[in-house]
Amino acid sequence: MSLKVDETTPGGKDVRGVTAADGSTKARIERSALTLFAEQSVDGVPTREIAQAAGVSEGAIYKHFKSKEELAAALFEAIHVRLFNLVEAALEDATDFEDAVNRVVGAYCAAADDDRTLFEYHITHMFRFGARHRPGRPDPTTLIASRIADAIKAGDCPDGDAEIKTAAALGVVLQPAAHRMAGRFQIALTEHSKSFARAAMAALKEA
Amino acid sequence: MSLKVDETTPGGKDVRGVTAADGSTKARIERSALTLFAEQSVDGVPTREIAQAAGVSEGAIYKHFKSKEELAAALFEAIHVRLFNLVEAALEDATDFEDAVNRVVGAYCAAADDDRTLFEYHITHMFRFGARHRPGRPDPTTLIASRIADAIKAGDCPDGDAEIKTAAALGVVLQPAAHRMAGRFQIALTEHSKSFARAAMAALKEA
DNA sequence: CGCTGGTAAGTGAACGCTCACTCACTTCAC
DNA sequence: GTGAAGTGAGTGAGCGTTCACTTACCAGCG
Repeated sequence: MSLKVDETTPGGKDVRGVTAADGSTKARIERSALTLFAEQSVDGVPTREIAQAAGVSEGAIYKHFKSKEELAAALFEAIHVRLFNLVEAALEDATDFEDAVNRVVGAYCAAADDDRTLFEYHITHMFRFGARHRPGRPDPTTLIASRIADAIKAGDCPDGDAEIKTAAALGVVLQPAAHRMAGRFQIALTEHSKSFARAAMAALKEA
Repeated sequence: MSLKVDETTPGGKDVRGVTAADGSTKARIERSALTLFAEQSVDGVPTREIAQAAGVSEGAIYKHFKSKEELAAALFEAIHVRLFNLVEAALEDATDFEDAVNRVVGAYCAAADDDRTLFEYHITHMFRFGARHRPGRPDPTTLIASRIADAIKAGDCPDGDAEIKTAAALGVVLQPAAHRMAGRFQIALTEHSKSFARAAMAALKEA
């Protein structure tokens, strides 16, 4: 159970417990729920099964979460915020637009490989929890879109709709992740990070 | 909206795509289920609601489908087969590889615009029904992948893993469709078909 | 030390409710 | 008359959630 990136960083945002290495009850509930939710779906997994997998009673879940729905939403929020922070850091470190694309693509690949379960939960439940675009929340996609809009203004990227470009470029990485989850192939995305970045860059120019 | 007065006379409303375009009970059940499933999810919609939306009783559903699951699967199969046929036709008509990419991308855009509800149901439930790749069934993705593999052999496409290239290229179209569904923008995909095709082609070269 | 009271985590049987599905029945076209 | 289509109250299973209870731990006090 690898956890490289996600421990609470000083001054940073708290990605609580989801991939925590400690064996606290809450952490075990979260990890068990995440695994089952990712394999099946939130609706497809009864609380009884989550409790059993975590080695606790059903009641214990409700000591830590108001409801099953809140548990599921908390898990989604964790990966959502994590991606936001990764993208934010990537954009801050980048020297130019091409470097930014490289780093963001790399961040997505790393996230997808680092905790496959969490990332696959993200992909499969995007429509349920991330469906409507909420302007107030930290949103990796919006962050990317605004960077692309800047690049267009600066002349570093051909003219066009930044939102559409964002979607096309993201698809270059996310669809392979989805196909891997579906068992169509089994590679580490990180190994293809460079070529995905080139493909995304090309898509940004053409879309 | 009254329950029983909601009828559509035979030959009236267009329930295009899923079944024949008549106003039969079965067609109305399918269209109502599809709409609700796409808006929410299969698990999120009770049979009662489907029946109510279709203006029939719950029992009527079971005259036409063995179970709710079978109904949901039939709907997914419909869009799945439809895409397969569209891709097949596109590949048959194509003169060369670039033309093939153009036509396939165009087919996806057309399908996404022609029946948004059906296409969005496809996108959101791909993980549930299309998750595991079953070799026997007509599968648009596999069709595309084999065409790309041929292009690589023929030297029309740079060397690389055909499955990965397929995923990256498909992502260029599917992710915008997903972002549109999420309300991030509201364009007709068909209008961007040409630029998506160029972007997909570029992704195929780089991925 | 032992005793007491307070608190929070954890238990699991039980509850109330919703759901997919059934079936005895009616309707109606042929 | 017959059978297919359609009805809708009924049913039992399974669900998320609750709650009276147990256990573990800690602090203060004499």
